[in-house]
Amino acid sequence: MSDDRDVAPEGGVGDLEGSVGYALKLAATALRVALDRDLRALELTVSQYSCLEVLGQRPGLSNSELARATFVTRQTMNEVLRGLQARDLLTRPATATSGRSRPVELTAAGRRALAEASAVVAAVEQRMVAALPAGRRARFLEDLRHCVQALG
Amino acid sequence: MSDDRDVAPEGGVGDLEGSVGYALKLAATALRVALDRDLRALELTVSQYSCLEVLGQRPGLSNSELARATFVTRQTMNEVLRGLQARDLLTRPATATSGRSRPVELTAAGRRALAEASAVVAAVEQRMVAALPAGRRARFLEDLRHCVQALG
DNA sequence: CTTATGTCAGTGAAACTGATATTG
DNA sequence: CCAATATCAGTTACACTGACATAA
Repeated sequence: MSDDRDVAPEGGVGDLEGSVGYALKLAATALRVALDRDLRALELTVSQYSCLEVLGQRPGLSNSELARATFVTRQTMNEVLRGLQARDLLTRPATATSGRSRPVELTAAGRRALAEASAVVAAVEQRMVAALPAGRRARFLEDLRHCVQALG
Repeated sequence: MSDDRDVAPEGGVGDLEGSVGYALKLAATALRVALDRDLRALELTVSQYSCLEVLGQRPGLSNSELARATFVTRQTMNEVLRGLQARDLLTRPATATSGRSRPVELTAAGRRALAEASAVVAAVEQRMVAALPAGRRARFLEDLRHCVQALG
């Protein structure tokens, strides 16, 4: 695809090919597509997997707590929880013992789904990380965090 | 009320913290949010900016060619073009000289918008890249490309 | 007949804001 | 009254697939 001239306009990014931001977007998109495809076999979206993963590590979190843990609004998390609860992958007590907050727990089916999904996601991550030159993984991770800090 | 997204709780989220995939997602999200916010001042979405940028470098591409250049479907690009054309940021001849393909060109207003947007995007990118330890930018870029290759 | 293109229509996943109700 | 929580409703930005017409 393409060669051709590129007459950069004035003063801007100019060179998409050399842009770190552009490369970052492409990498994240590739990751998202790979996860979407492989998780689809389990009928899970990436958001649903994320929710299950956090819940597996921190059972009993409420909707709002899960939202904070994954940096989304509680409205967004509520939607994810509804989907998972409808499939009996998690449970919430019908009524809160105090306030309105209700602790979310994985069901047995939820734990099975999480185990399968975790394996799928780990495989994708492994495929990605294996492509990095030896010994550069840790620095790559560090650089990604620097980016988040600088932007956030 | 739009409170929301209080301060994140403590750490201890297990191996999510050490995941390259998770860090990649966070970084890309942070970048997207920053671009969204800064481009909004110009009433441009990220997709619209991408289209303008490619068009600035390769004027005269058709809808389908632009789609291929930015890795989206021609349907998706068509939508972006409609938005930009409605604001007179680009023009297309009413009829094709051959086939159905029509070359897209920036208008004067389109070039002005691109120049402003390019500066905004470059500033965000600069902010991000400046956070990387000296001399590591090139390797970071290379690693991102390795990830894309491994996944795509 | 085949292929590329443009375009209309619908859908999906993921996020958001606004508003309302409940409860400590 | 105030703050946190849950949830209903609407919206946005972005991407997709399907279908159809057109033109080389």
